[in-house]
Amino acid sequence: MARSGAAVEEPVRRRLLAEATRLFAERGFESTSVQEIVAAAGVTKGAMYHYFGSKDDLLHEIYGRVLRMQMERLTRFADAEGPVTERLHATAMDVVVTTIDNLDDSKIFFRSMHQLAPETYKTVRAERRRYHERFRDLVVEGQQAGVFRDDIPAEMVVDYFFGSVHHLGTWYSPDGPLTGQDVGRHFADLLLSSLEPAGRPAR
Amino acid sequence: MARSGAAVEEPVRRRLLAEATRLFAERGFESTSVQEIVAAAGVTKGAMYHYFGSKDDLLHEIYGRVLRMQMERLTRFADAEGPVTERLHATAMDVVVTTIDNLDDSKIFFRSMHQLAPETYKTVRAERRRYHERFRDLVVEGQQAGVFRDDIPAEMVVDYFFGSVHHLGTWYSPDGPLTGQDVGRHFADLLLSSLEPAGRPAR
DNA sequence: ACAAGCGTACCGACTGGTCGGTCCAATCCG
DNA sequence: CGGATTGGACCGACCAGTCGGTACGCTTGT
Repeated sequence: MARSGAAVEEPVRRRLLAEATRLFAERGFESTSVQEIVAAAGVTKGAMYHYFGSKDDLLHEIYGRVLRMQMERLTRFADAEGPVTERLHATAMDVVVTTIDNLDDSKIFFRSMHQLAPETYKTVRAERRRYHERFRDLVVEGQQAGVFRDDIPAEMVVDYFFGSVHHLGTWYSPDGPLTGQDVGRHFADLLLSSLEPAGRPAR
Repeated sequence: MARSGAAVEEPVRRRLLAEATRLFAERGFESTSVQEIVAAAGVTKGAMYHYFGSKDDLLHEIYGRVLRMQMERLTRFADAEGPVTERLHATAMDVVVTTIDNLDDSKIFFRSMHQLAPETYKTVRAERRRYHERFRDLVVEGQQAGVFRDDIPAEMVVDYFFGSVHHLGTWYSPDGPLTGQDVGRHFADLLLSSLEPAGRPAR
């Protein structure tokens, strides 16, 4: 009974992470107290500080989980077979769909990133940077192949697109008429469309 | 002498607003204490609570200033003369340039908006909404005139574009090689390009 | 017996906000 | 004219409450 009881009950650590994610997304990192988190998870502070070194550490783990997942998916889509236009379209769409599926994570990401301790902050930024670079390589590949316009720096196209993605959390609602697939398709279409060469007469 | 002396010295109220803007952008609203703000402005808490009702009120005033300015500029550009493509391009470019000119305001906006008191929050959201609607009308106008693709909801195009604009604060640096005009031109080009009709074959 | 897992009680630092009081320029009164 | 009075701008000490974090003891499985 003891074993099965422990197995049936969700591990405390997991509940803490889940509730913290929910609360951070809802009220922000600084406005959420450790008390609130442990109360929501049905434990006490002793339990939390048993599993996590600090409140900061809790946030850091959330970031790590998100970053690992996104990087894994991006790599899979970017390294697939097919023409670069199709790969970029599929990648962009997946980024949007995944972001919408984990909207709480997204809200935390762009709202609370600067609350991390300087050391942790740099680590997260660096990993985020590698992610953007992998995405940028796709754009560069298309530019060199001549299928994307190259009069706009690929770096800026990436910042342009991910700005839109990061801000999904501020306006998208699962209760609305649009599914994640809808938004993903439209966003990917807009991205691909804006990259078409010779769109406007060169000045 | 009394008059000129008072005129030479920067008004306390203005200094408080300026320093608060700087600090909120740097560390976030919740992580900035009233003590830090008044210390940076060279006054005491008594002075701050003489001019502002609360810390929240201080943030609210910052929002009000930004919203008023942006709305005024948008209206001016959108109501100008000329074809809708040129008006949208000029408007989009101005939004970017203005955002970069006041990058601190932008950082505060999307990071700390949810820290406002519920009442104030709704007011700001409503005003922000009117702003987006005015911008959306431009897109709709172009769609009805047949110069923009209409297979993507105008609403979403606006969210797409302003996502990019709001996120300028996370990556743009005035010390970098790009001027606000550079970024503005590229962003506006990307927007107009993505709106060109018959971009991809309709499925 | 002994560690792992967690609860209880508590600490010190700091927070937003308050309040009595001070300074000084402008106004009023005689 | 000049002394008294007023009132806004601001100071600085001080709340009560909250925060993240810690010390320590009790259970429970092995």
